[in-house]
Amino acid sequence: MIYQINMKFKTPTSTVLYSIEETIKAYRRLSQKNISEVIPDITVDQALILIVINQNDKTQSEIADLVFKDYASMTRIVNLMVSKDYLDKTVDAEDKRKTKLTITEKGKRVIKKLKPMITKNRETALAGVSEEEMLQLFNILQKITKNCQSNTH
Amino acid sequence: MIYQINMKFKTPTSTVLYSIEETIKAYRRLSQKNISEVIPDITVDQALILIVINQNDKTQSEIADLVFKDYASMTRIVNLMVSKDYLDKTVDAEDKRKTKLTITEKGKRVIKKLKPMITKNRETALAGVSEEEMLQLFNILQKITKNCQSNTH
DNA sequence: TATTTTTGTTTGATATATCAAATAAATATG
DNA sequence: CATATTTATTTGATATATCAAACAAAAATA
Repeated sequence: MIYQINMKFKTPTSTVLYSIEETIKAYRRLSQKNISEVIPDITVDQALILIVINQNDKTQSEIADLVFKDYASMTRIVNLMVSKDYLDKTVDAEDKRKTKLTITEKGKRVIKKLKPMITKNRETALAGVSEEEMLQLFNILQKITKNCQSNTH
Repeated sequence: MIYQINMKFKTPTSTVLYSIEETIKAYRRLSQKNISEVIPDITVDQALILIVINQNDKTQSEIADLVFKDYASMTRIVNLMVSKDYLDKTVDAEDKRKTKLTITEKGKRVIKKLKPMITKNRETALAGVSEEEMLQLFNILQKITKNCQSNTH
């Protein structure tokens, strides 16, 4: 497909935003396939959340913000991960509204297995993309994100 | 957030792929909000599919490929759109396996109302992004997409 | 202190994503 | 021609997305 610059009416499928969707779906498909080879019963989202919790001592909603999850989604994903014995969920003693999330022993073993695969997925996806290109990509994406956010409310 | 180049272990949240997720979610949120103002009972995906069907005389799966939808998802989305009287669904006379999708009169009126809003959403999202940047973005994204696809196969 | 507001999380309802399995029609093959 | 294979779509099961409403605990206010 060719990116069209000079069109009076840009069709949905000729827009960069369409390309962004395409890319993220391709990447998620690759990730899920490779993650399933290592740990069959975990999803891409669960894997990401597991690693982010491991690196950040934060409440459930703070983790949700980090991984761009809705709080309702987060509740459900966390409950699934608790039932699979990847996470422990307890109420915060200081503030009983808050939820403490900790990684179980099983969760820690899973993280060890996952990390190399996640690194590999990134390397696969970004093969041949220079540091300069990544920086360009990052900056343009941030610009678009800010445009959207400042107009969403 | 700052994009980190020189880290031995890149955390999930410091990767461009994370930025891509962030951007697409912000854009979808903006789109849904503005589309709902014009047509309250339509989703971003349904709006996209309506317009793509309008511009392409193709079967259900071909449309699904165009909008990156799984065939199973497509079946369900189309059924919802039929029940809302946006689409008519009939079996192809030549090949009874295939599905013909046509826009209803209501669907056509909805498209007319949607188009300006969709154009506006794109303009909002891409404000201040030069043609050169869009081309860069497009090319980098295509590279990543191909990397992922050739490894998912 | 009693009441109101805010904060963190959950639940319900509906839409979409994904994989596997099922179906029916069309095509290929022996 | 009968059977096997392929193609287009559907269905089932489970995960996630999103909005609105509910809830309980904490904080602010009268």
